Amino acid sequence: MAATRRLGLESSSSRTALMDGVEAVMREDGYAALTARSVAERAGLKHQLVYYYFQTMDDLLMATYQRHIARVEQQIEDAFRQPRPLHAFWEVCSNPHDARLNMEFMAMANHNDAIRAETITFGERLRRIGLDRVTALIEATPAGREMFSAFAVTQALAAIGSNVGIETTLGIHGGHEETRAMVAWWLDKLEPA
Amino acid sequence: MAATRRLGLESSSSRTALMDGVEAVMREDGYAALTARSVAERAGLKHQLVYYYFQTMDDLLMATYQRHIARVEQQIEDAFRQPRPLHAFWEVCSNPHDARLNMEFMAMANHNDAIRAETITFGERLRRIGLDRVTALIEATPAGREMFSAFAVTQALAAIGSNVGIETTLGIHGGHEETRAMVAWWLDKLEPA
DNA sequence: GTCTATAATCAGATAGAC
DNA sequence: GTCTATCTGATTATAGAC
Repeated sequence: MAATRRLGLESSSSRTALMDGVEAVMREDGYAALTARSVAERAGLKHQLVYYYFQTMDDLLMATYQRHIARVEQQIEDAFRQPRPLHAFWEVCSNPHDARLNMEFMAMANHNDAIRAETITFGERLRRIGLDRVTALIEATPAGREMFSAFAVTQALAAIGSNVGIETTLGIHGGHEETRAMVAWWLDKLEPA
Repeated sequence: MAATRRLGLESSSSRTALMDGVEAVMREDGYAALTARSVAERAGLKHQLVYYYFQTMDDLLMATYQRHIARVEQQIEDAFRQPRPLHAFWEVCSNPHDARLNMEFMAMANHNDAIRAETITFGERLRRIGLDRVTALIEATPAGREMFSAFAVTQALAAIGSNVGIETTLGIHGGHEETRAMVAWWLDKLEPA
């Protein structure tokens, strides 16, 4: 509906503040708490401004998601350029601050068609980042050759990292030291100092 | 509010139907779509019945969560009684049907204090189920002794399993065969046929 | 146990003044 | 660019008839 309303400029600081507000609300209260009013309040603006900068609430969410995705992709690309790429990749994946937001977007993707489509193409794209470097690493060590594909190793790291990150934000801490120790042991085997 | 309304019996089939409705809505449309109307419609009942069987919507959600938790706990206890407990545990954890619901409850836990408290105690309790059996298994094989604690191994299995399950329901399939192959290879090393 | 009717509140979205 | 005022519809929850 209403595809023909004038919109504010993309360079506006209020527009950016609204997207920051979306992320803040999602982190603190979850995606279900996202309303034009809650987002604008977090940004220190009136809720009607949402409809000056975006056609619909969904448009605001999508813009925020695309900004978030671009940032995560950049972080992962940077990680794979480090001297020990898997160590750096693990740091990115196990970061609790992003784990929380990632989970909220994942949950949103389950019932928002546009967000899901974006998530799927992003997921497929992510798998290919730095894959050649990881493959070379894995082929270079005896432990690595035993452990199957670079795909599987990076997926396992991402899964364990996000799980530890999510549990940390929830307030579950038991067993994390042991899990982190196991991951560190494997990483050191694949990427000796 | 309203702590003094008469309530229907716990044995009522309508009460059960409402809890089934909660799970159906969460799976299909996410927890944000949970309203007295959406739940009752899924159950084939009028929305006012929610308030005959539960004091508030939150009470209905908590009752449904506790029923879900009890079921998962039972599944995991059963798994650890199988001949190859880690193989069975992996099957439970990587089941897409439950992965989806688990993630929705996890996301809910982030902004619902009662659900979060329940999640934390449940998470800590889960870690102790079958831990003695896994510890014995791990100590019994050379690969196991190398790989640190039973805690870490079960947490890694749970993390990878739920991640694969969630991605499957989202429609992301790339790389899963390789990940499943890697897990199967490890499981066979720890629990030979 | 189930329904009709209703109260109070909050949501997304728009029109138009300044 | 930002605000006041407003419309429409959905939400939780209650009272009370049957």
